[in-house]
Amino acid sequence: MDAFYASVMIRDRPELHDAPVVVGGGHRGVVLSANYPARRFGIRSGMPGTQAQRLCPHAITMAPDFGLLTPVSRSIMDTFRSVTPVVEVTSLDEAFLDVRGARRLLGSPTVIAERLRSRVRAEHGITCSVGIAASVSVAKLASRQAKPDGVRVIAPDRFVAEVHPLDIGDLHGVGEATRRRLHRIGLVTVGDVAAIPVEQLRRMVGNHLGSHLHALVWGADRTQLRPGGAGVFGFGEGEPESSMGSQHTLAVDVGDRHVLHRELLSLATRVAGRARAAHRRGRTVALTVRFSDFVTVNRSRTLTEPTDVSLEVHATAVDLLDQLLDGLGPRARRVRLVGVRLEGLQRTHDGDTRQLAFGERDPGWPDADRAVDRAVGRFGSTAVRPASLIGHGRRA
DNA sequence: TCTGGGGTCCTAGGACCC
DNA sequence: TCTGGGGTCCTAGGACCC
Repeated sequence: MDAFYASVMIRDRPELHDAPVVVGGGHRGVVLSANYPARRFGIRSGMPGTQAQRLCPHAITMAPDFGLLTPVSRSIMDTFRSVTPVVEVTSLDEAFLDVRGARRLLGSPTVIAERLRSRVRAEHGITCSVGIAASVSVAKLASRQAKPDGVRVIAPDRFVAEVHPLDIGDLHGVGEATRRRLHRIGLVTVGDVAAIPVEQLRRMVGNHLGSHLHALVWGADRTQLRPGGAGVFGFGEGEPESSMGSQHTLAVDVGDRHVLHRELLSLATRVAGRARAAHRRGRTVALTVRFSDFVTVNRSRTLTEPTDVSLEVHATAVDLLDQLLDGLGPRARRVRLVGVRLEGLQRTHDGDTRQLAFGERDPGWPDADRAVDRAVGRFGSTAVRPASLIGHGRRA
C-alpha cells in the first residue's frame, strides 16, 4: 500500500487529501506514515516526530487507529488470497504473492497486478504499488520504484542493466550499517559488490553475510514464499512465533527503581497475557533497558520450565533489572525505555500444568491469571489488574 | 522536544558434556 | 606429562525489516 496508515486514516476526509498529514510522531515518538503532501516537506516514516514538526509545523498529526486499519488490511490480504494461496504477509500493508500458478487462469503478472490494484482502489479507496520480479528482494526493489500508484517489472534478463548501477544500500536486506561498511571499502554500487568473487566477499564480511550479499547482487535470493506469514495478525496463521514482547518509552527518563518495577509489571502482565491468549509459554525472559544516552542493553534468563504466569515473568524481569542497575555502581543512569520479552515460545496443550519444582508449593498464580483473563475478556483490559498499576496506567 | 514498537536472524564466547 | 574434537545450550550484542 502507498502510505497505508495515512491513506486509510484520511480516506473519508477528502478535505485532508491535499494537506500534509502525519500518522504517529507525538511526544518522543516517530512518524509511522506520512502522506505524499507531507513527504514534499521531507517528512519520512521512521523520522522523530519533533523533526517532522520542524519540517512542516502546519502538518496535521494523528494517532493510528488500528480498529480502522486492521480490518482494511485483513480485507486486502483476502483479496490477494483470491488470486493465489501462496501469499506471504509481511506487515499490515505489504505482502508477497507467488502468481506462477495463476497465470493460465488470470493472465500475466502485470495483468494480475492491475486487477489487484483496481480492486484495492475500488473497495478501500486507497492506492497501492506492485513490483514484479523472479525473487523476493528484486520484487521488493521494483515495488519501491513503482511507488506511488504504479507497477514496475524487473525481468531477470534486465536485472544487471537496471539494478547494478544502483547504490548497494538500495537492496532489500542491506541496511545502513552494511551500506556504510561496504562504502568504506570502496564498494558503492550493486555492480561493485557483484564484481567481487563470493569467496573473497565471505572473507571480507563473514560467511553468511557474504553469501547473502552475493545472492542479492545477482538477483538470486529467495524464490519460495512462506505462506501465512508471521504474527502480523497474531497466531493462527503460519508457524508460531518464537518470541513476543512489549516495550515502552517512558514519558520522561526515570531513575526511580520502583517506578521502573511498576512499568515492568505493566509490560509483564501484557506479555504473559498475550502468551496465554495464544496458548504459548516461554522459557526465557528477556529485559531491554535503554538509558537516557540511548545506549541499549539486553539481559535474559532462561528458566527451568516455560512460563506464562504474569508474576513469574515480572519477578524475573525485576531481578534482571536490579542486577543490571546494581552492576552500574554509584553512577546512576536514567532509563528511557524498558521492555520485556518472552522467548523460546512453545505451544501449550489443554490440561498442561506447569511442572512444580521439587518441594515447591503451587502458589496459585496460574489460576489467578486465568481468572483475570476471563474478567478482562468480558469487561475489558482495565477490569482487573494489579493494584499497583491502578492510577498509574496508561494501560493495564 | 532528537531518535517507537513489533519482530527475525546471525555471531561469538563460555560452560558443559562425551 | 601437557592438554582434541564435536556437540548443545545460554547469554549478549548487532543487523535488519516494516
